[in-house]
Amino acid sequence: MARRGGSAGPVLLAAWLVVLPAVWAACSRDGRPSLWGAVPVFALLLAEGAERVVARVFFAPVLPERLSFVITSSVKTPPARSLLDWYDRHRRVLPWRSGPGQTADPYAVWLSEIMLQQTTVKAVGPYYHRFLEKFPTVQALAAADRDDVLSAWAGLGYYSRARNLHACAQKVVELGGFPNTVEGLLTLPGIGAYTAAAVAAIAFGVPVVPVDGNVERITSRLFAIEEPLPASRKKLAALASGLNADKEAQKRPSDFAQALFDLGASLCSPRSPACGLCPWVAVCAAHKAGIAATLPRRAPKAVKPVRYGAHFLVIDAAGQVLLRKRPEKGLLAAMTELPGTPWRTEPWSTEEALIHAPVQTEWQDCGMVKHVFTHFTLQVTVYAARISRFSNQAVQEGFLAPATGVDALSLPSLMLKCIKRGMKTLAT
DNA sequence: GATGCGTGGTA
DNA sequence: TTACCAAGCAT
Repeated sequence: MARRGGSAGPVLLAAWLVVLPAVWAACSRDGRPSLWGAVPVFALLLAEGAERVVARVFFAPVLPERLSFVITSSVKTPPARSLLDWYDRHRRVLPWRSGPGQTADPYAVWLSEIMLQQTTVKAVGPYYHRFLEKFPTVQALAAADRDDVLSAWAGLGYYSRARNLHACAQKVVELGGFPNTVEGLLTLPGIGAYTAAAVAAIAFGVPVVPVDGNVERITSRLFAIEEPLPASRKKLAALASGLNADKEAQKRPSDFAQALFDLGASLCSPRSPACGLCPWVAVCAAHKAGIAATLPRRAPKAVKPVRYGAHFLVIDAAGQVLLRKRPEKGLLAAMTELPGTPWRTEPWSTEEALIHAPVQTEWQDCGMVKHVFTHFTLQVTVYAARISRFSNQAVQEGFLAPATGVDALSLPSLMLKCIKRGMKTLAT
């Protein structure tokens, strides 16, 4: 437990384990435990927040569910009413969010949740509208060609989401609709613990707390958890699951979940939280300790390795470029790319790279394009050339597309950068 | 539990 | 420029 003083938590907890039974016994008649003896015990539990936090953090995760509930339900929760009042005044208006009193559309909620995984609200907006227009219902999405779905997703990143989206839509249509429970939602492709809880709460009013990055941050601050992520993830989830314990939250599961998102996005932000405006400032342990802005702590990240590759932009007299499709699995799976070398840790000499060129011609070196993936940085040397026409052999492993239309359509951002670089060189 | 998987915005 | 990181999931 992340208290200043370090080991005080377990010691105090041990003290309570002695004190509580003693109080119970003292308040019971004839030395036998009675219901009345439980009253002062509960009063003590309710009065002392810190020990309940210790109990939740240390014991709740390892106890059977029934016992765990007894402990976690006794943990003092921040007042949902304050948060909901704040939300009613300051809630963001978002395209996928239904107005006050309106019923949420499960399809819209699910689609937005998938798009919002590790992706900012701002980036999602245009894609969300485009998808609703192209695929107005889950039936339309299920019936669409997978490549059309991938196309519509191009540029948004994490492309397995698009493949799972399509597969999930088909499964939902088979089922006759979205499951309305966390367990049911968890069986669908692309839906994990967070998304299942989010859809259940927002679309179906199930009283669960979806634990995303926002909620982890809020929780780590509320309870001043100093243990770094990702090791602290289980503790944070256990603590977060109790945030909606009181009646006010139970009555409005959808609003409560989204209120946490809005709190995390606007006030309880990563770098400089606006604690002065926060509805929970009075119950925030990190604020009390003056460490809110430093939480959650994170384990140091491994350094990103650099990989190298080369890609080729070749245009014929008709203005067509040669493209190909990436393998079904792995990085940028099933997406379109320029022909090129594999990506490896050693730089490619020109002679080496040209072995992988799609045609034999006079190539112009267009310089390097740098692209940062989650776990490595890629340096791509771009080569460009104009030829009169493509041989059948050159087209065999790819396909042709008009250069003018390619620029904005259905390509990963890395490839857009490469094409832009190549075109610039060819134009000079 | 660690790793692989994109992209764009911000300080 | 670098570093961080955003409504995570699958393996």
